[in-house]
Amino acid sequence: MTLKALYEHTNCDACPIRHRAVCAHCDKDELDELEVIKYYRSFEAGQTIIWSGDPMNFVGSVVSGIASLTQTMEDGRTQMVGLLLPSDFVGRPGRENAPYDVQATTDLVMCCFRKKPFEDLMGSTPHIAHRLLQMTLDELDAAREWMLVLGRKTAREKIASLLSIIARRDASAHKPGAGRQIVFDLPLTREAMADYLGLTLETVSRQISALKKDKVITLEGKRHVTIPDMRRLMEEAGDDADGGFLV
Amino acid sequence: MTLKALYEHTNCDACPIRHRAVCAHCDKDELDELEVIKYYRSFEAGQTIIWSGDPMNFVGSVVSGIASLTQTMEDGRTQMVGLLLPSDFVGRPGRENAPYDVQATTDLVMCCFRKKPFEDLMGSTPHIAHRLLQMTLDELDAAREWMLVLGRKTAREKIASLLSIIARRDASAHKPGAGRQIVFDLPLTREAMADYLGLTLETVSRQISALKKDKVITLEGKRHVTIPDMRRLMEEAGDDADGGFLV
DNA sequence: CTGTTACTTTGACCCAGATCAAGTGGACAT
DNA sequence: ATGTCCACTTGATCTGGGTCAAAGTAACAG
Repeated sequence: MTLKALYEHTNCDACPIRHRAVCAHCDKDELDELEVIKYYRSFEAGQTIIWSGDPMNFVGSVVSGIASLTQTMEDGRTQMVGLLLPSDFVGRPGRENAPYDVQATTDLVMCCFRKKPFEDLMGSTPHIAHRLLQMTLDELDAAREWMLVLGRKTAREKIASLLSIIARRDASAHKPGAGRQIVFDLPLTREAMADYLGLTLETVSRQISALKKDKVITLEGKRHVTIPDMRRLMEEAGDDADGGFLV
Repeated sequence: MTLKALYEHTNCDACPIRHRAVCAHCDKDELDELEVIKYYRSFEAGQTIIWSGDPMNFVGSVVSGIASLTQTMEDGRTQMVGLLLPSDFVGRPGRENAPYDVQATTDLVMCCFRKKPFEDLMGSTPHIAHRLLQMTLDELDAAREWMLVLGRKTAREKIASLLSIIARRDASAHKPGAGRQIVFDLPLTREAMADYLGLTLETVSRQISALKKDKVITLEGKRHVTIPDMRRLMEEAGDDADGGFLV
């Protein structure tokens, strides 16, 4: 890790997720309390952070990179059940063992808290408990949105849905101006996309090719995507073309 | 409503969900505070309780009956994204408008709280906020479990999964003894099951017939189900045959 | 520059589940 | 008893996406 990165990742003031993570509403005193139980961990792309069923001795926030929650059946079928972006929370206070595999999809930095003292803190600092409730409710909404995608959308709509989610996140992160072309790199392999969407990787590949042929997206290489017309993409996703990328 | 029912439904001491709902951890004083903002409402099977997008002026608990959360696309495709059983919580503190349709699947009684004062109470009584966080985390787990069903299971496995969920709930409600035959009435129409499972109602019907032919279940009439061997059903659902109906 | 590895694309074929269509059976009203 | 719902079943056919197989591409190591 570079010195700059090290600095950024040990100082809450400079923390890129300071205003969005569990600690968002904490005041200075509360941050100081968190400070003593906090530590950083880095993971490489592909690494498994937690195995399903393992005891968890920490909870924490994704600082940078992307992690995924995955469920696996005995015969090997897998379904991704969550995509964790920077500021998302990992772990469940009040539960001993992990219910899913957690994997680093890209290189990843996490801000971890020792679990037991964090649970104690939750009781005494309502700011943390309240923020965690908010975040959990948001995740529940996202999960339910995803149930519609999994249960009722076609393969093409599924791909368009995933692209528009990634595009929207990127739009809000980079440039809040509307009407602008959106450009990003796919943070997922075709296989990971398939696991998220309940498809096979071949179908993912075919549908991406089809969207490219139909000029809904432009591809440079295999990962670099340009969305010339966000409205068009949202139509392909089967979403209302209005409520959109300015939210 | 009968006098007995009326009595049961206006008295927290006799409330059938007293120990499982949002109010589970409340002490006497806190219950008294809830009492002043609480009222009961009944709904008939099929009635829509809240329309997606509507402003919500109450939150509450399902006391008896079953409600469902449903998402609908413009072209009419629908996906059920939640099944609310007695003690489950409806509504989201801190949000103005309903994100989904809420429908009474069976006749239903709800214990409602006026939304604004309930939100205020949440700030002052950590017991409520804490219980709501627990319940939301449980719902998130259930939603993620369901994502695996929607994304990766076959039609037969989906039906078996739904039956085992209903069976398990019923087993825990009625008779905690294991090894016993499980008998229950399906609270959902074939169409509602299809909406939950991301299938068509024809496929639901065919798979139920197939499970009957294969002696995994017994049917009397169209709704009355007997599970002769719970372990067998769980195998058909693609779940581990162990961790099971004694939980 | 060449082999290896990991990821992706494309083609050919097949099948689970959707779609379209006809019928069954019970409950309730006339 | 007879019509008419409404929930459900069953059959015939079609198709989107899965499966199996082969080949293309980029990055990287030796």
